[in-house]
Formats: sequence, C-alpha cells, structure tokens
Amino acid sequence: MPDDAAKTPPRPAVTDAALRGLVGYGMKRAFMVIGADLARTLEPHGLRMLTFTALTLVAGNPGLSQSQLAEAMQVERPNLVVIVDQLEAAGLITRDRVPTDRRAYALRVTAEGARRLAEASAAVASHEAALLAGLTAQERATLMALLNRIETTDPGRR
Amino acid sequence: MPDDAAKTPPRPAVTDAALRGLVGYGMKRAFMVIGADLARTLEPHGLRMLTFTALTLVAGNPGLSQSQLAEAMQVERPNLVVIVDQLEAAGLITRDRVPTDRRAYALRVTAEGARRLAEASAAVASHEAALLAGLTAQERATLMALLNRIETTDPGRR
DNA sequence: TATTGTTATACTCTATAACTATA
DNA sequence: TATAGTTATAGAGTATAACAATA
Repeated sequence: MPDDAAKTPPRPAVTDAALRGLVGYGMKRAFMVIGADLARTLEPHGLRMLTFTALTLVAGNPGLSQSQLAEAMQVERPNLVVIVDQLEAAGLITRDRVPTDRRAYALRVTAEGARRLAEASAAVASHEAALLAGLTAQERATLMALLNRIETTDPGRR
Repeated sequence: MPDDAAKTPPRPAVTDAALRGLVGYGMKRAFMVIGADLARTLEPHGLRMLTFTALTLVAGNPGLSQSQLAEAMQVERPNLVVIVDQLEAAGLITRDRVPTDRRAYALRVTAEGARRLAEASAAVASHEAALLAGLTAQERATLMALLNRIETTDPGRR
C-alpha cells in the first residue's frame, strides 16, 4: 500500500463533487476565467466587454438605434445609455438624429472607432486562441454550438 | 427570385456575426440564461447562486473554514463573510470556533440546512435537466469537460 | 397611446485596504 | 510576522419606475 497518506494533514482538500455535475457551476467558473482575461485584454484599448460588444455591433450595423442595440445585447435601455455615452465621449461612435424619427439616434462608428475596434478585435482573437489552446478546432465548434443551443433552449424565456 | 424581400422594412435585423465566433460572447449569453433560470429556481428556497454553492460545499466538507470555502468558491474572503452571515442568520449553517485555532470557524450545516439543501438541489437538478433538454447525455458530458478544460487552461492565471 | 432615450435608484457581485484577534 | 475573520468602501453589471420629447 502507498505511503503518501497523512503527508499534508492540515488541508484535507475541499471537494466540490456535488457541484461538478451542474452545468451552471462549470459555466460560471469558465465564464469568470474568460471574462477576467477578456477584461485584461481589452483594458489597454480603453474598452470593456460591454463597450467592445457595443462597438462591434455598431460597426456591423451602421445606423442602428439604441433600442435595437440594447435588444441585440440583451441589456436594458437605461444601462445602454451609459455604454453609448462612454463610446461617444471617447470619440469612437456618433449619435445622429434620425430625420424620419426625431426620437431616435442613428449610431455609427467614427474613423477612430473603426481603428480602435480593429486593434481590440485582433487582441481579442489572439487571446481567445491562447485560452482555447487546449481544445481542437472541432471541440471549439462543438462548444460554441452547445452554448448557442443552451441559449435558445431557455425554458424560462418570457 | 423570391419575393420575400421588402416585407418588414423598419427592422433590418441586427447582425452579430462578428461576435458569434467568440467563445467569450457565447459563454456570456449562455451563462446569463442559465444564471437567471438558476436564480428563479433557487428563490423560492430562500437561496441565491452563491448561498446555494456555499451551502453545498459546507455540507460536503463539514468543518471547513471560511478561508477554505472562499478559496474553493473563488470568492474574496470579505465577500464570503456576507454569504456565511446570511446562511447563519437563516439557521442553515453554524459557525463553531475551532479549539486548536481560535481564529478560525468550523462551518457545518444544521438539520434545517440539510433539509433546505436537499429541496433546493432537487429543484436545481430538475431545472438543469429542462435547460439541457436539447442536448444528449453525451453532449452534456462534452460540454462539462470542455468548460473544465477552459477553466484549467487559463492563460491569465496569477 | 406608444415608443425613444433618459434620469434616478437599488440590488447583486466583485475587489482592495485596513483593522482585530489570534497564532 | 503571518493568518482568520471582519469592516468599510468602491466599482461594475443589472433591473425597475418614471419622465420628456416625439410619433
């Protein structure tokens, strides 16, 4: 019999066996790792996860309104105001009044915004590659597909 | 050519193609769905995700200290104090002074805590089953394995 | 009346510094 | 001096109610 027992008595190692089977638990831990890394990656570019997401969506959907952006980001409108404020204050997007509906703003990236987004996107892409280095391309695709299916299967949808 | 264009002109559908390839994006959206569902599931049992996790770990590791629990949960000690306070105030766990180290507390679930945990665990399990209804058992195992590998591959580990 | 954007507000989660009491 | 628990505090992220301007 092995003699490696009773070697480090003070810390009997905490077991989380009862939680390991829960997807919510694994998802939270994985997301916290990814989220923290993503924040570190975006910080030198003056962006956070939410502003990066908003900037990307505005770039890909020029002229969209704040309501549309909030819906796409699954963020409440009041919270989006702050995000758009910051991007506008940083000179990365513009808020143009829509002639046909003077209540709404048409959001567009500035030249500087496009430049910043390109830099940040490259950093994010290379960082994701490092994070997912342990997975094959096949596994990454599987992961994404499973995540998307969870999102769209949501039983608590309102 | 099809005639389904120009049918709903006001909303050209926001595209997030540039983000769909990022694991961080899919992970966040999936986690928000799961997190919200989990919160709804736990609420009638008087628990939140953090208190449920703490209660589960205390039950599975009787006598562990707050420091050990904080480390296992990847929560800073000051934040754990509030969580333990709430569980203790609800009569679900006890804080016993450790005779050999009077600085530390030994955490243990009460009878009521064990009962509450059993109820909540059953609710969580059945809710996870509903959430993952679209995935096969094989796919769930794959998902969990991939999440764990992401967590342990963390390139930004300190 | 309904919608767009906004303000104000509150609650949860997370993070850091600094304290106390023990060790 | 180092560690366990604590207090105070600050910052994100999220959510709801209510308002002004416009439709």
